[in-house]
This record gives sequence, structure tokens and C-alpha cells, in this order.
Amino acid sequence: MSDTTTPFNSRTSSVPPFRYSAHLAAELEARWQDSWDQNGTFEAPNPAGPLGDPAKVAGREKLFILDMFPYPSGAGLHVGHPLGYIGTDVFARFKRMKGFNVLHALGYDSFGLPAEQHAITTGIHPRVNTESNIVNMRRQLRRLGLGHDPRRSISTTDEEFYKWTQWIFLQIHGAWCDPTTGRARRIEELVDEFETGVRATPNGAPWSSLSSGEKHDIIDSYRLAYLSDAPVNWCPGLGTILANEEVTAEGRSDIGNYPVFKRNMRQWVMRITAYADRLISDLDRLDWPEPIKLMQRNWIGRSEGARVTFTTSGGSIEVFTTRPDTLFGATFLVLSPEHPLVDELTTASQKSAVAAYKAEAAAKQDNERQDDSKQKTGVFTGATATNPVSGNDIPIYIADYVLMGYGTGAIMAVPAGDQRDFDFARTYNLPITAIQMPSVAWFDQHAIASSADCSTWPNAFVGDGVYINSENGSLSLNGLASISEATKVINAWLAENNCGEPTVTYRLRDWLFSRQRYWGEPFPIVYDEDGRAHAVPTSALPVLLPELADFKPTTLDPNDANSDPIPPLARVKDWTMVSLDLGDGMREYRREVNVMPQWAGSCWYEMRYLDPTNTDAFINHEVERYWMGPQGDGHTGGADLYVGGVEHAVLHLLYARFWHKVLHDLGHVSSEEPFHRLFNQGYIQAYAYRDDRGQTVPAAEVIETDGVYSWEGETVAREYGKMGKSLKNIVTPDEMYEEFGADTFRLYEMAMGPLDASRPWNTRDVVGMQRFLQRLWRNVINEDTGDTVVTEDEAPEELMRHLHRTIVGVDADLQHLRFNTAIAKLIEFNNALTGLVNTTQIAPRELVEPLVQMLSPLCPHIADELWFRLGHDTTVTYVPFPIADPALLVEDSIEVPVQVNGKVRARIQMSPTATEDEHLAAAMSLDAIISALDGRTPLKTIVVPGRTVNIVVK
RNA sequence: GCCGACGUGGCCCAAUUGGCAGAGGCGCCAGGUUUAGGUCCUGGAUGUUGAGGGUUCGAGUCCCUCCGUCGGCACCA
Repeated sequence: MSDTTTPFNSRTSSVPPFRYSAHLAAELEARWQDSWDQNGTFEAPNPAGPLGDPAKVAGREKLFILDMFPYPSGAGLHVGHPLGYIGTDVFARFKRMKGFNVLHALGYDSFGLPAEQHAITTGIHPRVNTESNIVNMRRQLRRLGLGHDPRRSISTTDEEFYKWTQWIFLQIHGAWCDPTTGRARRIEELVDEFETGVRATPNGAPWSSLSSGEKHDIIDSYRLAYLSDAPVNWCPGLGTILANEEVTAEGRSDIGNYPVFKRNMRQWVMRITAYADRLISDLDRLDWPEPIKLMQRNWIGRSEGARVTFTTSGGSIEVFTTRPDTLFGATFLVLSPEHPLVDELTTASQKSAVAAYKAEAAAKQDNERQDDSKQKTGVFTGATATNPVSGNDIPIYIADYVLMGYGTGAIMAVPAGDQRDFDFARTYNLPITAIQMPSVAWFDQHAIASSADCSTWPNAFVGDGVYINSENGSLSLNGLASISEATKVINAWLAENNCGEPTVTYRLRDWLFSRQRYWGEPFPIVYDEDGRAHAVPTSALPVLLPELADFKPTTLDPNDANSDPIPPLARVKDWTMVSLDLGDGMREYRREVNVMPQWAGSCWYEMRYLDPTNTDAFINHEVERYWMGPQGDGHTGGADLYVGGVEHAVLHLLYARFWHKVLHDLGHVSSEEPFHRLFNQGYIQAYAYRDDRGQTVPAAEVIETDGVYSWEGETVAREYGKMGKSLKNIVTPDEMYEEFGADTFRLYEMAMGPLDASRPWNTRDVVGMQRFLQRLWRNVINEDTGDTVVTEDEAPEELMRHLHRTIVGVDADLQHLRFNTAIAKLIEFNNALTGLVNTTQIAPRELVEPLVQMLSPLCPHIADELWFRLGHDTTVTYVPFPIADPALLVEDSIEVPVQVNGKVRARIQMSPTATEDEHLAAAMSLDAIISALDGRTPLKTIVVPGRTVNIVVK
């Protein structure tokens, strides 16, 4: 430890030599950070394995606290970034003082597009770039005093890490989802079922009669990771395809904002849709914010309905509908222009019109197709289909408002009951038949007479209504009044007559998993001469990413939809070809040249924190069960607290849940979910300023006078937004360390509001937290001599009561992540202590020590320093949190407001044990109340002991 | 357009979950300390709780309508 008599502040300034200044804070913070590192203060013991220390685990509850995985940004951190990290650190430190074995670590999501894009703009190889970024980020975060276990910090680009990412890919590739249980099983079990005939092959042929190539193809079609030729999101600006989740509503890339085009490509896809139902239903068992659950439910978009088969001359067409009850009103069919039956159905006379329309639709991007939402366009194919319930022949159209990617790509149009179909029918003069009678209120609302003649209707009618015109020889819905009832009846009829069945459809699509880029995990996949994919044996992992001096993707015109992706790895000729023995002798194979998306590593990274050095498995079973296992019946297991921003609601959080469930099904993990409790931190935003020309000016140089903002004498306009280079409003942690020190910075971030609220940064306000720490420091340390001034005197009872109230309040606030109110209580108590010290020159140890203990999760450096100066020789990290004495929490007397008709007229002092009658008697005897009553007899009195007395008159 | 979250002193935010609108910080005002318009100490002021209606003995809190800000989705059959 340092020599405590050396002055920290220069004698030449007017500041007392031992004042808690930024300079002094910086010195002691560095010293304690070194001490924590040297002593392994935050190393959490595992129950087994290389980091195992069962003796230290025994008798303690575990707690796994997690921050969302950061990618090491080249731009460095601004003050908004550490908000969540500080929050989890405060909570972790609090729980250590409560006796928990806390695991808290931070690693780096260093593969992926953001890192690669940054490398391209700087021209520096991504490995060099990400490594130096990690070094810088580690430095910035270490300076913050985060209590992470440094042994557990991993990066997704570590070979020992991505070896296991590839291994998990092979598990998913080597599995299929059994539809009878909805769970993943090993692909070998599928082969067994085919061999033994338990499961029929898709075309019914005996398994033994199939060629090995045919068998291979059938098996591949069942895998959870499979090759697909479906339409993908091609982004020439990034040189890669993207997942649906990575494309914005405007049809542009989430990263870089480049145009995205639809086109067919053979790509790896993950069968996440097989897990759609579980991903929805298990949300109910998670402790997550409701808005996030809602976003996931909406993204998955489960809708129940029926598939209905219509017969045509060109074969049968299956449509999906959520309203089979309206089938009698289906007066035409509409197919997506991409529907496979379109060409076959189109009659000679309509051929040219259909071809023209198809070409037009293909030329449009998705967002354009959705843009002109008012005008519905379409073309008649010339063909008709038979409505299975009415027997009517109805025309078949194609129209681009029907999407090939949802349902079956074909709909039955019920213009009376669906606004889109209604619009289309009006445009093309198609019949509209009412199948439900709208309510009188509906007609009134539209100011028309009640009529079943739809030609008078301005809109489709959607809702419950009495069914009409819905009858054939063997089925009648007429007279029924509820959708659910009618649906039940017609579903039964459809099933009996073999023309349909209830089914469920999802908005969620399977997850496009290939990227035509360099900076990602190579797939552990090779292709044989027939182009069939084979898994690389796990013994050959990792498949190393080859060093590539020219890592940049071939530059493509961002607007050229017809360009082709050129994966950088395809250029590494000596890497792409490989000789392997996959069971039938040494052969030449061609490697997969795509790489995995950035989400791969973040799908399982949290488990590697738990067992970072394991070379036999991605995680030891016992270690996983200890930190993440279910906590009781029906509990999903998973990290105890996961803190991060809302922006990952449907990307990372959905993908990671999917992988975790597959690993659970295959028996690799005991937990069913990766993150049991999720907490969304808010964002720290900042003001930005623009001059007349709309140029942003440096926010730090803007001066405010009487609500007017100016920069260099010019008036500027204020706006509010994210911190960023373009807004010139970045404030960095380094500036805060320099000006105030890490503890003050931490305290300000936690004090400015609730952790889940977004709020503006104001550097000016930080000084309030520094003043608090200075007052607290001065209560313990003489600013002029550096001596510890604490005394062994007994504290006044009033302050002891205040202390114990503070203990109860701070304990509860920290437990519930209410750091802002915990800090307010600490300041309030310290202000009271300051009053005592200033008037009596006495700082009783029995007040000071608990205050330092309670402060330590928030401001660990100053707390450890004061703890040391108070005569202790260990860090305060594991010193038990103070416990309140119940005797000191009981108040002698409580002030209770007395109201007359809800208005406060007087106050009475009551004992905390006083009865209702005693409250009332005390209230009624007050002059102020007697005069307020003015002789009137109370009609009613409400007494809440210790809270309020209300007397109601007249 | 649909769904969701949030509106409290000049600013950031509290309010025992239906019981006295104000805990804490910034800023502001005044006094003290000081070589000091800085630092530190002490004291003080600041309101139709976004608007309107309802339920209740009692509403910042619960319900309805509207306004504003932010976010998600957007022809999903």
C-alpha cells in the first residue's frame, strides 16, 4: 500500500493536499485495480474442472451475471457504453457482500461484419485491428474498476473458442427436429428409423432400395442446418447476403444502409422455424421485460388457421387462411407472381399479360411492392378453381400483394371479409358476396342502410357477425354468430371431406446462416465431387480461417442487383481443396468458402465464460449445471441476470435461444434457456447543436445563456440524439477519469436515473457526485494532514436510527437495481453525518464504517481506500453487507395528516402502535379540525393507522 | 395504419405501489469562510404532476379520450 502521508495534491494550488480530487482519485484507483488483479479478487471458483475449487464453492449461493457481448469497436467507448457494465458490476459487488459466489466476466464478439467493415475502412487487417481494439477497450474498462474474472475473458476469434463454435454447428447439422415431439434428435436416429422402416421415406420407397446419394439427399433435407436454394437478401454493397433480421423495413442493410435485393442462392440455413412454437411458449417462463417478449412474439408471428385445397384444371392449389369460416365468401383466388403453378394455369390468351406482370413484379424490390399499398394490381390467369364448399367456379388471379414467402403463396380472396381482397375486387370488378351480416352499429357508423348487398358497402366487414349465404348440402354455418364457433364447424367439415385441415403458420423464416465474407468462422463442411456436403470430423477442428493479406471483398456496385457474391475465401486456392478420409478412403474435397454470420459466436459465448479453458468439451456438464442449471421445477435455467440494450430483441436473443434449445435437446446442457432474467438498460444520449446551415458544431464548446445556445457567438439549435462522431457530441470515459476519476463517473452514471431509462448526458452535473465523495472523504480523512479522523465515540441515537433506515433502504434498492435511489439515501445519510462532524468534530466509527461498506459496490476504489485507512487489512469486497438492527427501525412517533373531505387540515403525532380509534380521537380533538367541521357531523371516517385520517362531512 | 413504452419544479429524477407532491443531484438566490463572482460550509425559493373526463373518502399512481416524445412492426392472408 502507498505511504499515506504523501500529499497527493500539489502544495502550489489552493486545494488542500489530501482533498479527494481527480488526481488523488486516479492514484488510489490505479493502486486498488492493481491490488485486485494481483490478489485475484474477482476470480470465481467453479465446482469442477480447471477453474474448480469445490471448497470455495461450498455453502455459497451462485450468481451468474452477464452483460451483452460487446464487439470491440475501433472508435473506442463513449460514456454511454459502460452504463450497463457499471450496473452489473454494482449488483455483482453487492451480491458478493451478501455471500454469493458471483461469476462476472466480459469477452469480445470480435468476428463479424462490424469488425470487418471497420477493417476495410481503415485498411488494417481485421485480426490486427480487432486485437488492438480489444487492448484499448480492456484498458478503458479496467480503468472503470469492473470486478470481472479476467481468466474468463474470451474472444470469438480465438482459435480455441471458434473451434467450439464449429463443433456446435456440427451438432446442429447432425440433428433433425422430430415433429412428433418438437425436439432435436441425432441424425443417426433418423437413419435408424428409415432403415428399420419405422419412418417411411418421403416418396415411400424402401430405404434399402435407395442409392447412397439419394439417402444422403434425404437425410440432408431433415437437418437443422441445411442447404437451401430459396430467395435470399443479397446486399452487393456489403458483398454478402443477410438474414431477414438484418434487413430494415426500408429494405436496406442494418449495417451500412445499403440496398438489399431478393435473389435465389444456395446457402446454409438454420431451421429455426422448427422451434417457433417453443420459442414463443417458453417466453412465459422467462423473467424478461414484457415489451421484449412481445417483440419476439410478433417477430415469430404465429397465426392459426387452415390450409384449404382448391381444385383446378392445372392441379390443386393449397391456400392458407386464418378465416376458414369465410370460405363461402371466397369469390376468387390470388397467387403470388412467383407461385410455381402460375405458368401451368395461365391460359394462352393471358400468357403475355401474365408474363409482363411477373417481370414487373420481379423487377421491384420487396419494399417497393409494399410501398404503393393503396393501389392493388394484378392479372387474371384465365384459369378458374372450384370453391370446395360452394362448388362455384372462381377466377384465379396473380397479384404482388400476395407474398410467396408467407403461408403457401396463395390466398382465397374473401372480399366481404378482408379489406385487401375488397380493394382488389372493387378494382377488378369481381363479385363480393356477404357471408356475415354486420351489426346495426356498423351500418350506422358508415351511414348506410342495413343490407346484405355488398355493393352498398364502403369497406369489408371484419369481426363477429351472424353468418349468411354459408350453406351447402352437408354443411351450414348460417345463423351462427361467432368466428370461433363457425371455424370449428367448418374445420371439421374440411377434414371429413379431405379438402383442408387446421394448421399454423409463422412469419418467422429460417435463418440464413452464410456470409460471403472473410472475417467469420469457416464452416466445418466440405463438398464431394457430386456437390454433396459432408461434415468435417470433430477431430479435425478447428477449421482455421486462412491468413489472407487481401481480406477485402471484391468491390461491387451497391445498386447492382445482378452482381454475384465472391467470397474472399474462394481466392485461397490451396485452402479450398483438401484431402480427407471420411470413411471411404482418402479423397479430394472442396471446402465451404462462406463463413458464419457474426451471431454465431454470441449464440453460446456465455457458456464459455463458465469453462473457458476446457479442451475436452465446450463446457463441462457439472459446471454448466452449477451456473446455469434449472433452479427448480419448471425453471428454465440460464444466466441469473442479463443486461443489455433493446436493439437485440429479435436478433441475438432469438438466435441464442434457438441454439441453446438444440443443445438442450441433444443433452449437452441442462438449461432450456440461455438467459433467465433479462434487463434492458436505457441509453445515455446527448444534446447536439447545429448552426444555420445545418452543420453540427462541437457540443462541448456550446454556451447556454438564458435558454439560448450559441457557438462562437452564433446562435445554434439544440437537438437530442445518440452520441456519435457525426453529431460532434461524444464524451469519453477517459475525459471523465481525467476530470473526476472512475468512482465519481460510476456514481454519476448510476445516480442520473433508473437503469432502464434513457436520459441525456450532462457533464456539468457530474460535479454533484464528486462533491458527495469529497464530503464523505472529509468525514473520514483530514484534508490537510491525510490523517484518519474517525473516533470510537458513541453516535447520537438519531443518527444511529438514520443509519439503520439507510441500511434497510439501500439494501432493498441495490437488490432491485434501483441504484439512483440507493445513492440518494447514501447522500442523505452522509449529509447528516457531515452535520455531526462539522458541529462536533466527531466522526464515530460505528457510522462511518457501515457507510463505507454500503458505498463500496458503487464506488469500490474509494471504499477500499477508506476501509484500509480505517484499519482493515483486506478488501471490503467480501465483507458482509451491514445488517439493520430492527430495534433502531421503530419510530417513537409518526406524523399523520388529518384530512377533511380529502384536504389536509392538520397533522397529529401518533405512536406507531396506535389504534384506529386513538387516531380518530386525536384528530377530532384538534381545534383546526373542529373548526373545519364547523359543527357538521362526520358521515364517514377513514383511518389508515400511521398513514392518514380522513373525515367526510355533508 | 397497427402494437408498445414514457410525459412530475428551469434540467436529470424521487414518491412506502391508492394515503401530506419532493428524497437526492445540477442550476438559481442569500449568508458565512476566503486574497476571491472560485472552493468549502449553512440556509432558501421554485408546481394546475402533458390536457380533459371517470372510479374513489382520497388519484402523480387505477380506467377512458386526446396531445406530445421515443421504439417495434407494416399488404403476414
